[in-house]
Amino acid sequence: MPRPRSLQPDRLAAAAVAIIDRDGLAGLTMRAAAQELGLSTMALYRYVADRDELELLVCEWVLRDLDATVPDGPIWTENLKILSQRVRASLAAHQRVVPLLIANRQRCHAVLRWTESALAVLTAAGFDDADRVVALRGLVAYLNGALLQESLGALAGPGTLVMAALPAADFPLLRDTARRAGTVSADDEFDGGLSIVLRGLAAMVS
Amino acid sequence: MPRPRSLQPDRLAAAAVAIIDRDGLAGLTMRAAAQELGLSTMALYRYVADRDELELLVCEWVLRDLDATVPDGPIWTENLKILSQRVRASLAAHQRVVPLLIANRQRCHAVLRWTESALAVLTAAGFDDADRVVALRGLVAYLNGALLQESLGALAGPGTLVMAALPAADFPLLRDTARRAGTVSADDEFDGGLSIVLRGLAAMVS
DNA sequence: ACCTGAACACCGTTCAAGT
DNA sequence: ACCTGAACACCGTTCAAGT
Repeated sequence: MPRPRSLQPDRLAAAAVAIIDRDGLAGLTMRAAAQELGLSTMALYRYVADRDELELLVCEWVLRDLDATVPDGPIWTENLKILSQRVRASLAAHQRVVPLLIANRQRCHAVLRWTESALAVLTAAGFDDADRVVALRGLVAYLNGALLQESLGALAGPGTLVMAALPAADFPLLRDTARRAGTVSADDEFDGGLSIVLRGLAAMVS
Repeated sequence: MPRPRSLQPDRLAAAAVAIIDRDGLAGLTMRAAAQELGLSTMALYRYVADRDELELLVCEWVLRDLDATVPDGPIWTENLKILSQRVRASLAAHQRVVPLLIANRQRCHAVLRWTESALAVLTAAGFDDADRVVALRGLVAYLNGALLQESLGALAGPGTLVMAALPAADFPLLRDTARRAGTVSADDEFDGGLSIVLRGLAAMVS
C-alpha cells in the first residue's frame, strides 16, 4: 500500500515563493524550502529533480492566474498594453521572482502562452516575418528590463538616493533627475515607458 | 620598507573577466580568481573588501574604454542611438558580465557618466521634469532587457530551438516566429528594437 | 513508496600566523 | 606590509539506510 505523498507540488512552490517574498532570492535554498514545509532537505528531491526545477515551479506558480487570452479591443496597441499590465499585476506581490522568470522565459508554460497571445495581437496588427520577430523581442526586452528594474529596487529606493547625492559639478543632470524621480510613481513609470514602446511599434506599421 | 603590492586592481579585474568569459558567471569565485592570478584565495581580500566589490571592479573594467562624451550630431535620436550602441559594443566581447552590470548600475562610475550624457541628449531634445525621468528609464529598461536577453542566449540559441519545436496546435504563432527568428541577426534585432524605442521617444516631444 | 541523515565537494569569509 | 592556511558556517547533491 503506497504511502500517499505528503506534498502537493503546489505547496512546494508556494513555500518557495513565501521564502523569496520574505528573505529575497538568496534566501531560497533547498534547506530553507524543506524547513518551511517541515520536511528533511532531501525529501524535496522526490518532487523536483534539482534546484532549477524548483525555480521553474516557482515561475509557474507565480503566473498561475495570468490571463493569457487575447484581448479583443478595437485598438491593437491597447490590447498589447492590457497583456503587458496583466504580467506586471501578477508579479506585483512577488517582485523578487522576476530574475527567475527571465531565466526561465523559454521553459515556463505560462510565459509561452502569454507570448502566443502577444503574437496574435501583433499578427492582427499587420506584423509578419522579421518585423514580427523584432516587434515581439523589442516589447519583451522592455518588459523584462522594466520589471527587473522594479524588482531590484523602487524608483525612490536607496540607489536613487545615492544618485541624488552625487556631486553637482560632475553629474548635474543625473543628480537633478534622480531627485525628480521620487515624484514619479512606479505605475506611471511603467505605463510611461510602455507607451513609448507602443507608440514606436505603431509607427512601424503606419 | 613596504613590500610592493604584487597586484594592480586592473589585473584582478582582468583575471575575473577572463574567468567569466571562459566559464560563465557561476565560474567566478574568489578561489578561482585567486588561482587565475597564482595567489592564495585570501590575498584577494587585500584588494577588495568582498565579492561584491570584485564584481564592481569587473563592471568598471569592462566599460573602461566606454566613450561617454555627448554625441553632437544634429538629430537627437541618432545621438541616443550612438550612445546605446557604444554600450553594446563595449559588452560584445564580455556578454556574460551583463547581469553584474545591471546589479551595479547605480554604483558603477562608467554607467553614471554614460547616464549623464544620455540625459544631456534628452534635455537638449526638450525633455524635462517627469517626462525626462520616464524617457530615461524607458530607454534604460529597453537596453537592460535587450542586453540581458543577448547575454542569456543568442536569438538562434537552444531556447529558441525548443520554441520552434513546440506543438503547432497550441503555439502556432510562437513556433513560426521562433523559426523565423534564426534569420534575424543579433545586430538587426538590437537596432530594430532600439529604433522602436527611439521613435516612441520622438513621438513624445512632437 | 516515501522519507531521513551522513557525507562530499563546493561556497564566502574570519582569524591567527608566517615572512 | 603583504601573504598564507586552517577553520567556520554555509551551499546543492549523492548515496545508503530506515519505516
